[in-house]
Amino acid sequence: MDAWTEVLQDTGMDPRLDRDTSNCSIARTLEIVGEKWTILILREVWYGSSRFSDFERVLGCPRNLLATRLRMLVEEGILATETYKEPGSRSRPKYVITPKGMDLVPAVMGLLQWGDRYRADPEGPAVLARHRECGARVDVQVRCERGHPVQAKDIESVPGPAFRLRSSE
Amino acid sequence: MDAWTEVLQDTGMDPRLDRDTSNCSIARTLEIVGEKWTILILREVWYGSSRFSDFERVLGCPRNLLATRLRMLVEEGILATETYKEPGSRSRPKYVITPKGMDLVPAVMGLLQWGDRYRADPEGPAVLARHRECGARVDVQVRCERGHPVQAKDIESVPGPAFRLRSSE
DNA sequence: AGCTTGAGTTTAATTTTAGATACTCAGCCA
DNA sequence: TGGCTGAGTATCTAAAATTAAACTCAAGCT
Repeated sequence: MDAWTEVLQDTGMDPRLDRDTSNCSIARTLEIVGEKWTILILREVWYGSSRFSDFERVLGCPRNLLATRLRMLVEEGILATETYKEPGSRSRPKYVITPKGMDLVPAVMGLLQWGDRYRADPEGPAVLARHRECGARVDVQVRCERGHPVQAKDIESVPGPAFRLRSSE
Repeated sequence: MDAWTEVLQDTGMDPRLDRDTSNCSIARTLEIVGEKWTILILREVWYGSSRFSDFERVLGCPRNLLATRLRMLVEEGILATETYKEPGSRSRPKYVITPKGMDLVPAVMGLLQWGDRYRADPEGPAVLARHRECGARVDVQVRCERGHPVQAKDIESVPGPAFRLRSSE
C-alpha cells in the first residue's frame, strides 16, 4: 500500500483522482508567473533591464500589458520599485528584483535548460549562464536533503500536511 | 566592459536591449508548456495518472482542451501513448512520460518549491516530493559545472553562440 | 440487435488577451 | 510659457482561448 492509499482506506474514493487540487503549489505559482509576458519580464530583469522603456524596447510588449504585469509583480513582492535620476531629467521609477523574485530563478533556469537542450538553434543557446566566481556554466539539479543527486524517476510524491479530498457535494 | 558590451563595440546599439529575443530558450519552452493545462497534465502524470478519464476527473479540464493538449505533448515527444486493457473492455490508449518529459522535472519542481515557500496553506504543502531510496525531501538547486552551489545573485548571463541582434529594417 | 463505456470530436457561445492608437501628466529646460 | 521625455492610462477592435453541451465511434457484453 502506497502513501496515497494509506490516507484513505475506507472510502471508495481514489486519493490521487479525488483530491482537492486547489491548494497545489504548482498551480498557485502559475497563477502569478503563468501569464504571457510575466516570465519574459523577469528574464529581462535578470539580464539587466530595469526601466519601463527597456522592457518595452526589448520585449515589444504593448505598454498597457507591460504596466499591468509590472504592477502585479510589485504587488506580489517579486519586483520592487526604486527611483533613478538621469542628469537633467526628473526622478523616475525603476524595477529591481527582490529576494522573493530571486527565488524564482531555479524554476526559470529549469525552463531555460530544457529549451537549451531540446529547442536551441544549431549553433547553441542565445544566452549562457555562468557562475560569476569561477566562470563555469550553471545548471539546475534535483537533490535530496542529504545532498544526493536525484533522478526524476527516483522522486516519489506523497500527500503532505495540507492534503485533502475534493468535497463531493 | 562586460561580456555584452564586448560583442558590439562600434554600433550604437545596446546588445541587451536590441538583441533578437526570438531564439530565447525560455520563450521556446514556454511555447510548449506555457499553455494553461499543460503543466497540470504533466503534474498528474507524475502523480500517477495515465488515462484520459483520469485527467478529466482530477483536473476538471474540458475534454476538447485535454485532447488537444495531450496530442501536442505526444507530438512534442514529452508523452507517449501505450495501450492498456481492462478485463472485459477493449484496448484503450494511455499516456506515459518519456525521458524528454522527465527532463522538465527540474523546471516544474522549481515552480512547486516556490509555491511551497510563498503560497502554501498554513499547514504546509499539499504534496511532498521525497527521494525514493532515502525518504528525504528533494529540492532543486542551482549548481555550477564544478558542483558548487550557486546563489541566484552569483549567476552571470552572457551572450551565447546563437546571440544575435534584432535586424533593424 | 441493442446497450454501455472510454475516448474522443464538433459546435457554438462566452470570456480573456492581445495589440494599436491616442491621450495624460509631471517635472526639467530653454 | 511652451516643448520635451519617460512612464504610464484609456479606449477600442480583433484574435484567441475557454467552456459547456451535444454528438460520434468502436469494441465488448447481454
